[in-house]
Amino acid sequence: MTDVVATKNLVETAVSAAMAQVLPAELAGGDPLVRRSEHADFQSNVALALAKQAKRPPREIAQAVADAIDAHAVSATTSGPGFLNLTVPDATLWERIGERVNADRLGIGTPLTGERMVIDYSAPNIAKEMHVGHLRTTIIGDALARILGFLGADVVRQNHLGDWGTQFGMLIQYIDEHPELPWRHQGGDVSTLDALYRAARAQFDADLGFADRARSRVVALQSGDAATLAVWRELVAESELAFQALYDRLGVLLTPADSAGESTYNLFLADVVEELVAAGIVVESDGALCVFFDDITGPDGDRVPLIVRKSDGGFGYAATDLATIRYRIRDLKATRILYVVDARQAMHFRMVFATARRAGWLTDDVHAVHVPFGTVLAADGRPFKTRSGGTVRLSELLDAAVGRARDVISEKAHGLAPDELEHVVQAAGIGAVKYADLSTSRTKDYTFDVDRMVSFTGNTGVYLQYAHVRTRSILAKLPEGAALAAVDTTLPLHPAERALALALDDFADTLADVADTLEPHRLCGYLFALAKAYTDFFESCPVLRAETAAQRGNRVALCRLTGRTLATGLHLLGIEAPQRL
RNA sequence: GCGCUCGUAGCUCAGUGGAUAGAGCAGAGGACUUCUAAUCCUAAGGUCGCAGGUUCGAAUCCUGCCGGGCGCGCCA
Repeated sequence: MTDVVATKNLVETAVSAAMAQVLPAELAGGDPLVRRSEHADFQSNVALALAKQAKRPPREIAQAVADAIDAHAVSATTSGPGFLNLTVPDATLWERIGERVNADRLGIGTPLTGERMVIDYSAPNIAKEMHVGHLRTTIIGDALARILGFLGADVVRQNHLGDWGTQFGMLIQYIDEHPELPWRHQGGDVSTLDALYRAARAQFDADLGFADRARSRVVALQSGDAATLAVWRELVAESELAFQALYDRLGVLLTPADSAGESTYNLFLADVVEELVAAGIVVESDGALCVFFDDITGPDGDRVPLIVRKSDGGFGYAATDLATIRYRIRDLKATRILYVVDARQAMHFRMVFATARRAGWLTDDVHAVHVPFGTVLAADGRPFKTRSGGTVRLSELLDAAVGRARDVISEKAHGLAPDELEHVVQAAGIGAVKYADLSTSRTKDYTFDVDRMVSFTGNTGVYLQYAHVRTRSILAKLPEGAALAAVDTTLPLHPAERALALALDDFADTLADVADTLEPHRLCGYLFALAKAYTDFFESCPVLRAETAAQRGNRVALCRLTGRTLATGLHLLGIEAPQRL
């Protein structure tokens, strides 16, 4: 595997070398501040940034750096108050194309090698259907898992299923009292389980006797009663089938092997609390065992606790989360732990991380990060309800998107066989939903609008899929052997070719940026810009009808590289890139 | 009350120290004997919530306000 050095890095090297010649030693080693520019290929702002420290006018510094730059590598001119406009020779860009098009993995390196990253995402609840509330964590988490893994990290996916809690007493008791109900072996149809849950809930709320029996059943479950546990296991297995069906449909990497639900940590809860007690980290308050934090207070000004053991002796989710983080550090040996969880739980994670730090589990060489995302809102700007009937099921949403995709594609498609058409319809519909979620800033509230989501114009998944298809369709029409031509680095670059080449060169930088910020929408923005650059190229640079064989060969390389970059980028977002559309 | 978060074009959003703040959608006009027009081009559209401050330079950093959302003891 060969990493290809990006043109931007070559420019940075050239500017740094020039800085070393004309600036005092203490300033010469600084960041050359090279950025993409509207006025040239790149620009450097060092002269403006360092003028004060260097006690020289910025224009003078810019001119000195420009004069010192190796003119064979980069041509530099000064502009405005002290900008340095940097342009690379055509041959340099063609060389990059030639290297990348023949490289494994597009010449992208694996800078995260050696890191073990645990990613906690999706976390649906057993015996309930997945709804829009699970959309963002599942899709964002999966994209991050793919991207970090691509960059060389050892990714450990963790699906923290909601597979434990008092609601199972209610559910199991209800099943026990209604043995005739058909909920087993539904083969991934969780709606019967969901109906069961709602029926049990209704009776729990209305029937005091049943509520008492349900509470007894909770005790039986927690104390390991064999018959109760057996039903519980069946419930979990049945739900996991349903989740897997949905993950498969969504193109999400999660499998049962990644499941590590709340119940996984039951055995460790007592030990975790004991350890915290022994360390003097928890104190008793109103009968509960709590951790307090000076900077976290409630409306009355009193400090708010993280309750690790309830006054009734039971363990809550805080204990589970503490046992979980301890396990991920001690046993999974994580160097970075990502919790892709709703932003509303920010304070909870602050407390959990702070506690883990006090306990000595979370050290400076491990990074625990809450990766928050905004609330899912309806088109009217109000949140989706979770408990009263207004919840949209995830499967319904996907059906709607795929249905719309089918309508549009059916009237456009030429010569797609029925099974291929159906595959394309699924890829477009599912991709539309995922792209809509991923392409907006993660931390903001997310307006969920089916019409916008499945609209196939503008900055959408289908636009990118279509751009990819246009690269494939040119390549499919090439005469025999034409795809194998080497890049001729002596040809002049058309402006659209130059813009495309520069965009292609940004891919590695973009991925590193996403790995750093954990914001997949930056990759979406990059791919959209790349697709537009390709479309410009497509409009103004004929490939099959190029003027010479050499020119055609170079443009074929651009098509191939663009196609592979788009397909790779979409794949890293968890979106399919069909060959035809 | 405290904390977190958001406020950018009619709408949905990019843009976290650089040049004239950008896309998409909607609306206006134009381009198909297609390497797939699911596309492209043109024009129009903004007191970057407000006010100070830091800086050669602020949508971006700091402070204070205004407005919205969310969170704050035994649910997860």
